[in-house]
Amino acid sequence: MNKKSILIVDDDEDIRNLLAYNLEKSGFNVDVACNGKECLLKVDSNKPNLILLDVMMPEMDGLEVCEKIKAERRNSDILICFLTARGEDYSQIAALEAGGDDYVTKPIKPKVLLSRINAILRRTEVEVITTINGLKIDYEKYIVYKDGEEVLLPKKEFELLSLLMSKPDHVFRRNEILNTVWGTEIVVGDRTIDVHIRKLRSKLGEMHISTIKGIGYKYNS
Amino acid sequence: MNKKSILIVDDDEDIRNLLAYNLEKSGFNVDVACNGKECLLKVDSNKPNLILLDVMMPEMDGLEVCEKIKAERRNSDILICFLTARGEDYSQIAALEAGGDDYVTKPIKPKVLLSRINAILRRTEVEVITTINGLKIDYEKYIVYKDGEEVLLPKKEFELLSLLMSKPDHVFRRNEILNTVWGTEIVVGDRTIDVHIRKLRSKLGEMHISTIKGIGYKYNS
DNA sequence: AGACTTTTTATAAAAGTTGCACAAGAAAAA
DNA sequence: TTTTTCTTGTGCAACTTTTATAAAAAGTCT
Repeated sequence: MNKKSILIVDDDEDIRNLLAYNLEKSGFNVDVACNGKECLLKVDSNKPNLILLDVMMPEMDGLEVCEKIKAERRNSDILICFLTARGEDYSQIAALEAGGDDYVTKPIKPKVLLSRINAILRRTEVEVITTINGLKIDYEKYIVYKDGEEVLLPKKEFELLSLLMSKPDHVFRRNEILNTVWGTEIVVGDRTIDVHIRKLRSKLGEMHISTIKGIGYKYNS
Repeated sequence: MNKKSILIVDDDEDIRNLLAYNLEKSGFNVDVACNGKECLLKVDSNKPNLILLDVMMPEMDGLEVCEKIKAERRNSDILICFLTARGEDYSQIAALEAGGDDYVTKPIKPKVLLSRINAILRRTEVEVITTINGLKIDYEKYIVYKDGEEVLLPKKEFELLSLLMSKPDHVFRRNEILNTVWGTEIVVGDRTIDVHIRKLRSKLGEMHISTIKGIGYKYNS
């Protein structure tokens, strides 16, 4: 597995160096930023797996930075671990509400931090996979396996398949499908569903999805 | 729709908090228990819709807890999703045999867990199946089973049969049928009902639907 | 710009529905 | 019982509706 990247954000140079030294020694790719602004720039240019984010910083505090980062959908999978001084008025709750995944109190013991970081990163390796009727679907990776072979599906197709597979044999009526996959606000023509169904069929085989004429579609278990 | 309730059972406080936080944010009623005993008590006092159950716990492991819960008939509709560490010696099979409905491997990524939970809960949404006089009708799957064999019916035929089966032995007069199946605006000839009745009879056998001459039809229980 | 995705359009194909003419059957009348 | 009358059953064909398909247009993301 390739190295995980960590971005350290703290206005205290000593802390940045301490952390960077330890984390690099442990095999991470490390980058640093000394304030929120720099952090946002670095996130944009080089998305890290994990950000160690000091809460207490001049100008823009860690919570604000965190919110800004998480506001971008493409950053939703970045893990954020707050660094807080014990006794600071930021509670765990506030940190988590801002979208953080964990928090560590200063002063920081490198070994503790390291085990914490490993724990957080492990969380991302989750695998949620269901196999139904020879088709394996990995909700996390957005991949479907047919006879062991990876089939990469575009988003909409994947979501449609997810829905159908979430309740095998259940007939989803076209409305249900539209509301779930497309949402109630977006309006698309009726043929759109058909087209996606056809693509799924051509990629996965005809046997998995049945048409119930006049009603909708279902995934055969 | 009122909130679904989830009981989280894990001996690791971090995990409990992480899950609780995320699930609450997603609109579930969340309760936690840190061991099997507490779990059983909470189930008794306040039945949840779904239990996230750690397999590996001191004293009583998740499988045992699951079995104890499922042993009570009144708990049969509680969904149980196991949390297992990858590599633990508990297989999916063991978990499912103990009565679990799904399992997710740790470490857990909230977003993924959430989509799984939604999928599980969807599976349980009411499924209406009635069996009368050897014919099983599944309103959800739009399928009729005759002697265990699937019979796929077109929409109108299915709706007509649904209507008749909804009140066995009740005589539906032709008007009632027209209004329910075809609606009040649409006008079709008198023979149309006959034709559909005939098709149902030819597909399902003659014995199920009786003609009450001059009045209408009924389904025989 | 280039490579995909997603949606729409237009048309074909399939499946479902209905009407018709007449047959068959049951109830009512003779 | 026999005949008459009225209602329902049938096979077929026309008609509608719904879905499949291909190809093009419109977006998206790099």
